[in-house]
Parts: sequence; structure tokens; C-alpha cells
Amino acid sequence: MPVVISSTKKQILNAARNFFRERGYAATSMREIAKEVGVEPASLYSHFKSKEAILQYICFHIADEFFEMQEPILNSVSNPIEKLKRLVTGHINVIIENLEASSVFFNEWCYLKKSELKKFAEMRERYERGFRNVILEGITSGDFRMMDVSFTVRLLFSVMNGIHEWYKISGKVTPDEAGEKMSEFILNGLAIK
Amino acid sequence: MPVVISSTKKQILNAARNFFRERGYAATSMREIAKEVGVEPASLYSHFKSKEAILQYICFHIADEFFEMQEPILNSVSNPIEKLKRLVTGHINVIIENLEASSVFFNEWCYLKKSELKKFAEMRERYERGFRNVILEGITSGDFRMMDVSFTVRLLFSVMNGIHEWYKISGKVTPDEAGEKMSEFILNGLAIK
DNA sequence: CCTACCGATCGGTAGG
DNA sequence: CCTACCGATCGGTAGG
Repeated sequence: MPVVISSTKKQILNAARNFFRERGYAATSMREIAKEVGVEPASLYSHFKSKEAILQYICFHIADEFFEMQEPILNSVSNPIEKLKRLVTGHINVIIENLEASSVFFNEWCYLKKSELKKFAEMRERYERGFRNVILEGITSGDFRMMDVSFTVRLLFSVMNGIHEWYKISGKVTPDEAGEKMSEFILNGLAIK
Repeated sequence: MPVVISSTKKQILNAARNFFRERGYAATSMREIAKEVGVEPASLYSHFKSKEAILQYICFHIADEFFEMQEPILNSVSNPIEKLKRLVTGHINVIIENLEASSVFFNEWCYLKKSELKKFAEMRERYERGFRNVILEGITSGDFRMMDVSFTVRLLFSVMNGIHEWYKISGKVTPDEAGEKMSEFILNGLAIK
């Protein structure tokens, strides 16, 4: 059942995503967002009850996208290597298709209020567990080296998430090529064996 | 020639580094910094001419540390693999020994004023070039696979820089062990060959 | 969705 | 390094 969302609300979210990414949450004022949308500052409050509520919407909405991508892959039957490749490609595709929201998700989540911060941490833990399990499967199956799984998953997320800072939609590398190259980096590294 | 720096100035920098990392530059007020140091807000301005000047000091000071680490390694005669290992370990050691400053360097540089932003970008470009050249050397020598060097260097920096977000001084992984594990990840990846 | 407005807080300065 | 203070801007509300 699709959630109906007014055109003005969409515009507010769009403006907020851009400003929050560009200048940061704390440095963005409700007045700037209102001006961009073309309404008076007070009018924003008939769509969101606070500035932080806008941030909430952005962060949890993009989180849904990550889970919707992850679940079918985790439940598929492919081997660990194939599974990891698909997760990596899926993850960076979500980022690339939502560059502004992803940047806010990665960099501005800390401005969520306490109760939401807790939900946020639990969600991230659940998502990361999916990746950890695939790596464990791969070690068990003999496809992956023995390694410190927690440490490695953090490296994995660093590589994948970093892409939001430098990927250019207009560049010559398509999202799928980026997934290919990144998977090669993650699976085989730089050195010739 | 060591630059003499007053005890109060040091305290201001320390408080600023902590607050800028914890809440972000924009969300930190001069009043909070002053309170932490134990002086009146107005007194900060006899040490720094503006809030942004504090940010400048933090960003460019830690940048010096990165260059001081990099230069001798680039000029050493070790082979590309050894060189890259030492650069990786050196880079993350600078981060780990300066977690607050590094976080500010990576996340808050965008609040520098325009003229400083330009210097900052040039500096970063020069530093990254050092890494790119080592990878090029490695491809030429046959130690590294053929690859998209620009793309790979971005992945490399993502892996290395990400550590400032999750490394715990109190954890069981020492800085040198972290360098070892990270180099293994970068050079050989997850898969068994 | 607007007008009108609130109290709080901001970075920074004058002058000592 | 302090007292005293500035104009600007902030998130948000009342009431229509």
C-alpha cells in the first residue's frame, strides 16, 4: 500500500536532503528550506512537527531501501562469494540512486533525538549482521580466508559507504561497473597472487 | 624550531577538537568551548580571531602530521608492496594517535572559509598523489594487478579513513595489528586464491 | 498556508 | 582575561 505524500512535503524533503548533505543538519535553517520550497517558514510545521522530524524521515526512509535490497539476497541460495558480490553491488546501488539521502544517513544521523538514535543503532546492527553472517558462511565453506570477522566487516562498510563522498553520476563509471570493481577489490585485493 | 603555544591555547584546541568531533563544528558554540576551558567567551578571541580560525588550526595541523609520515616512506627504496604496507600503517597510526583531530579533518573541513578550502583541496590532492604513484609503480613492476588507479585509490582512502569512526583505543586490536590486518585486506582481499 | 511574533542563543566587538 | 553588550538569526508557536 503506497503512502500518499503531498507535493509540498516532497519538495520539503528534497530541499532538506540537499541542504543537509551540502551544509550539514546543524548549519541548515528551516528558513532556508522554506525559501527553497517557496513557502513561509511557519508553513513547514504543518508538514513536519520539527526540524528533527525531517531528519528522521530521511534517515529511516533510506534505511528501508537498504533492507529491501538486502533481504532477498540473504534468502537466496547462491554461494558466499556470489552472495557477497550481490550485497556489495546492491548496497552501493542504493547509495548511488540516493546520494543525498545516503549522505544524510551516514553523516547526520547523530542529530536524531535520543529515542530515535536507539532505533537507528539497532537497525544498523541488524543490517551489519547480515553481512557478518555471509562472511562467516564463506569462511566455513572454505571460500574466504580465516579472518577477524568484526574487523573485516568494518573495513567492508568503510569501502562501500565511502562511495557517497566521491561518486559522480556524470562520471564514466556506471553503478554496475563500480560494483564490479569494488567486488574485485574486496575479494582479491591489489596484489597479484 | 618548536612553535611555543600557551597552555590556554592548548586547552581551547583540545576542547574544540572534542566538541567538533562529538557534535560537529556548526553545532558547537564558542560559549561551550569557553565554559570547558574555564574562561569567559570573549576571552577566546585573544587566542583565535574567529571560530573558523580554530577549525583551520586543527585541520592544517593534523595535515602536517600526515605529510611528515608520508614523505620519508615515499623516498625510501622499498618495493611497492612494502611501500604500500608502510603507508597504510603510517596513515592509520596518525589517525589513531589523533582520533579527534582526524575526525574533524575528515568531517568538518567543509566549514573552512573559501580561501582555506582551496589550500585544503590542493594539499589533499598532493597527499593522494603519493598513494597513486605507489600503485602505479606496483602495476609497472608487476606486483599489482592492472586496475583503474583513481578508482582504487578512492577505495583505499575509504578503507583507511573509515577507521576513525569505529576504532577504540581501549579495544583489543593495537594500532600495529590494525595496520597488519588492513594491509592484508587491501593486498589480498577476502577470497582464498 | 500566512502574519506576527516569542525567548533563546549565536559569533563577535569595545574598552579596559 | 573580564564586563557589558551588539545585531542577527535561530526553532518554533498562536491564531486565523
